[in-house]
Amino acid sequence: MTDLKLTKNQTLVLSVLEESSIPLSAYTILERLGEHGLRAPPQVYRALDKLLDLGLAHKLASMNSFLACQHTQCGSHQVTSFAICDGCEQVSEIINTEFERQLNSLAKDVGLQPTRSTIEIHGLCDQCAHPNPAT
Amino acid sequence: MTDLKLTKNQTLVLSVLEESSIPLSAYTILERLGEHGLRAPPQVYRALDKLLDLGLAHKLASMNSFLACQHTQCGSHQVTSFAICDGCEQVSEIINTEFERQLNSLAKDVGLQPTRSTIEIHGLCDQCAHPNPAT
DNA sequence: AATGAAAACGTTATGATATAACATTACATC
DNA sequence: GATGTAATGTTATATCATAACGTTTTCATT
Repeated sequence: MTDLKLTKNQTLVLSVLEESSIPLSAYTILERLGEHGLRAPPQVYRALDKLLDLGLAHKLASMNSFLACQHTQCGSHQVTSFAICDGCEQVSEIINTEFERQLNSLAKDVGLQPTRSTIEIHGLCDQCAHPNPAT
Repeated sequence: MTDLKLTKNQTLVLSVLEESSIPLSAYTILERLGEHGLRAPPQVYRALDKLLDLGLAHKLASMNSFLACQHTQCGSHQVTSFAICDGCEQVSEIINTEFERQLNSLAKDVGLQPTRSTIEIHGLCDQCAHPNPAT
């Protein structure tokens, strides 16, 4: 398995993220873990930091929120893109090597050696763009 | 000119951004405009909101900071990407239609109709990656 | 098992970012 | 000059994140 080395708090935080269908703020995570004894923000942020390092969770900078990695496990360094529906808040995590190649090429064009990227596409998913009137 | 319709506060905020070589936080902008009478965050955030709408400024979500548009004027809707040096904080604003096309294609693949995107590439610029030892 | 270092944890306080809500002023138009 | 709208000013508060410090747990080594 992938999470053999996680600590108690890291496991708790990851569980909450995995059980959610949408990204969560750190404070929402904290609320949900109140019953498990978590009381203060640093407990959540510390766990999140580690999960981000491990590539088990991602931060959406445009929403100040976090979600579990949808892939087996992202290497923390590769380029991950997110497609975010502003209607239902569903997020798709996209890894595409051709896109990554082009992103690196863009960076190189302006003289930048890339280390990490924030790629977040907002819009409406098919469901939210074309709501079904019959249901 | 491009800013004929700006109000006093919008003009002030845009001036501060244009005079800076690096992105600024809203609170830094507020400090710099203290001498011009600005006293509270909403005065800055309101001006920023309008400037973002007009495409005269951009927000860098990964840094919680703002910068003046480097192009004549970005249509507010098109995809703008940013190459950010974590050493010197210089930012290059990139518009590339082929990249935009590919981004839209990625979104479409997962069933998203894109409205706006956050594309922020962090790294080191040539200067910061290869500092000149002679100076 | 004792022990000592490192990691994780708990807790308090505070810093940093952003907006809600409402009062006041500026100013164009009638 | 009355009136309506946009902009502004102001207070308070919501939201997001981390510094700093002391305690407990973990666990390799003795």
